[in-house]
Amino acid sequence: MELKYDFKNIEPKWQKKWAESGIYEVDETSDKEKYYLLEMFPYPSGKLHMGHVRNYSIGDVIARYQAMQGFNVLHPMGWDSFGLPAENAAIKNKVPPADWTLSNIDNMREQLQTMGISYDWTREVATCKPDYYKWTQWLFLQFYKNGLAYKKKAYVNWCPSCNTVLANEQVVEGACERCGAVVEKKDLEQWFLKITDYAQRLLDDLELLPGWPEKVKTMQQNWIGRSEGAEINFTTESGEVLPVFTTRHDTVFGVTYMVLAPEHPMVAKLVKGTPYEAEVQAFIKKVQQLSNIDRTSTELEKEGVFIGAYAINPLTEDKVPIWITNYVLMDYGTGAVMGVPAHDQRDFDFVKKYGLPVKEVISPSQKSSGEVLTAAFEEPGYMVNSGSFSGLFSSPEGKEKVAEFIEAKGFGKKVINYRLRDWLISRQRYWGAPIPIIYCPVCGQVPVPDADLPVVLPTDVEFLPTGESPLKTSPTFGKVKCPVCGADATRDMDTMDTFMCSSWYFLRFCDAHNADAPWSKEKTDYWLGVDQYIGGVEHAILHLMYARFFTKVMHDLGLVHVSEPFTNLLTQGMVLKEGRKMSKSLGNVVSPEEIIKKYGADTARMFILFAAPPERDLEWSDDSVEGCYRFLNRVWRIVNSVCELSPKTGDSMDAAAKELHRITHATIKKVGDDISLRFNFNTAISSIMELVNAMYDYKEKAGEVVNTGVLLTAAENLILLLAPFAPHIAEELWQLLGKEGSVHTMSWPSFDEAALVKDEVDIVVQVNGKNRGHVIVASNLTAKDMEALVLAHENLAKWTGGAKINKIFAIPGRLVNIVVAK
RNA sequence: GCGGGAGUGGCGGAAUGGCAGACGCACCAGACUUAGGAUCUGGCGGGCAACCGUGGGGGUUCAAGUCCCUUCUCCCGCACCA
Repeated sequence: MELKYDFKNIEPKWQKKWAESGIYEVDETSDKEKYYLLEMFPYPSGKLHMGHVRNYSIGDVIARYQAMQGFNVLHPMGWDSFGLPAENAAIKNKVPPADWTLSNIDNMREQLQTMGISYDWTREVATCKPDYYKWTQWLFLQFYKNGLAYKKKAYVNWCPSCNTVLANEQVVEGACERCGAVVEKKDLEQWFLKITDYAQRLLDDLELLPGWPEKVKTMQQNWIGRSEGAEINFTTESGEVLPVFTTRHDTVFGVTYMVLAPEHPMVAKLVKGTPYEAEVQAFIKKVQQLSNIDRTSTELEKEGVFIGAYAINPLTEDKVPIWITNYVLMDYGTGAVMGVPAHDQRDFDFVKKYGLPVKEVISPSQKSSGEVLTAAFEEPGYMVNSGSFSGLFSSPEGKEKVAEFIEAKGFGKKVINYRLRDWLISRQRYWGAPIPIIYCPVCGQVPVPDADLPVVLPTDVEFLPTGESPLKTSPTFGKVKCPVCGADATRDMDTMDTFMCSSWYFLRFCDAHNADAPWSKEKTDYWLGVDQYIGGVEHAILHLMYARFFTKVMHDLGLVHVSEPFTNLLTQGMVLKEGRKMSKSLGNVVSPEEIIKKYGADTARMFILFAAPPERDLEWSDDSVEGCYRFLNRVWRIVNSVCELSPKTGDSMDAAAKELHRITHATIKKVGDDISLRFNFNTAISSIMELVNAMYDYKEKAGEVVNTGVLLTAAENLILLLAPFAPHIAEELWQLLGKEGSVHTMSWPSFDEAALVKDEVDIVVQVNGKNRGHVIVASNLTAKDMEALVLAHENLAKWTGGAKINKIFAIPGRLVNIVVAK
């Protein structure tokens, strides 16, 4: 008999059985050690794409492998379900965002279930449901009550297409990360979370994460952008203080002008009523008309105007002109910069254009050459023309001395500046968690009392593309009594950035249905941290930094015991077709649904794991999918043919049987190592393929005298090794072999060291590093024995051509290299 | 410009300093077949060969895809950050 590999029946059958028996459901009472495996939860767009398939296939291999290793594996799934697409769909199709989202979730859950992933579905969460966002609001209030959430008016990034403000992290090259529209600046009053309070810890604690890719840690480092320097207080003639931030305080004696950002509040003050006012305002207007992209482009020609005022350098008491330029940014440092053309190329270019003086204060030699500089000298060197500091080496000694001097004289202070800004979380949109703040004419800002949470999204709203939050169209939502004094009050009409929701979902999974708290400490104590987190590298900064920030705040509030959420991080590469990211506009999208329909989930999973190591980009190949399908068919046939054999006693262990036995054990070792040490699923699958090839070979060769015991053992281990990759076929074949229980509750097989040893090995003979021949020797031969054997070999003269042997190297089990005179 | 990663057959990709190209795809030949886009067997870097081959050039070593120096190309992230 040769029954067909009928994945269409097998896969749904086992999915149903697993769900009924609840084999993937876990709790905290197990005496096994815990293992928390998490894949980044998806936005429910409605359709699974190949990136999801890859993410969840990788996760499932690890989850199933760790379970077979004896861990109590938490492997949950949920939905990052607030966000703009739902609202845009509402505007377009007049469907309420909730309906659209919930039906998408149902669709995607169904698709996900056809993949046969070992999720504990009892823990499913959706961030858009009141029982979840109640706690997002509650957490916001914890930030608020601890001084970590505040409202301020600021120039913020505004996306004119999404009609909302954006966090700095959501602006990519001056454009909206989501829709690509050019971001504008708007002066608005918005809520911020004080992530800058945690800048140093977010930076330092990267060292606690050896299990994270260097690349991600570097990206976060760059984003935090720590730089050590000094703030030096220049003063205007009228006595106003103008602090500048610099990392080159060793060059403070070389300041020949000062620059302010056009938006700097002092600018208007200084030019008011002066003859410069009109020209300055015209320049400011010109700069502000530039888009963010142009504004921050390095291509932009440096321009500026003198504003008619002067600043006094506290160290030299020199009076230097104050300019405004298009290359100084208001939101970094103090928005004011000292101009040192001799030692900063930008400043140098600027003064060349406007004819300002250059003063050399750092020189490669002890004395200033006196020559005219043709470019800025930016390296460290000896301080010259620098008063009592002249002669010192600029860095670190000179810097340190200048800083001490400045602090002693009260001219300024050492400071550490970060590029990281506070996190703007207000969004002028409907489909998010409402910000639980009430504005009372008497009491001012009042947090919504815990008992009144959640602040539920109203449904009596209109979705019009007006640019106003739809919440404002609700006749009921905004009207509220002040919880303190009872006066008529209004609600905050904004919702929270959806990254707030995804910053704590991994905590909720530990205790998904807790109605009294976001989670119980006992449960997070048991499950945290996440032992392995898996997702796309596109979240390297945004989500991963926010989640780290949240965890640290929760830690400081005593709500969780860990200070880092994700112990190990695996960032998977993209799925490409024809070398490019799959996208609708390129028309190169391969639908997981169709692949699963045509070949089954096991084939889809095998292909996506086999085609490339997880961190690398993966090129989709229909042919290669076919190859994986063929492989599973081969597995199906060989196990079917083997299970018909009945084990006999007294089978002889001949060389062929011994070899299959050895390969079986070598494969157990290799697959285990590849999964656990390296995440090299592609090579793990290769070696499983080799085992299958070896089984066919053996059956072919052995014919009638087949050793059924060895063959059955090979088949049994084959299924165990295949189980994390192709769980349905493994389960079916496990049953076919007559085994009790689910293969997914079995222990990972162990290998016998002794079985790995070959009796004889084929070693290569090299002469001066070039291959000359082969010898079959006993595998336990020492280097010395090997040398002797080769030197006495009948082919020796043929190999060496009779040349004089100078030296000989032998590597046991591998090769012998004879070094001869040339 | 700064930071990170990668360059290996026709393709995806393998190789603790020790036989480069495992495994798979594609391709070629054969077998079985009424037929095969099923399955099985064999072949498959280049060259007639000696030999030559891991982006290029140097080096270390008995031995280099792997280590060191240098250079080129591509991808990703950040980018007037003072």
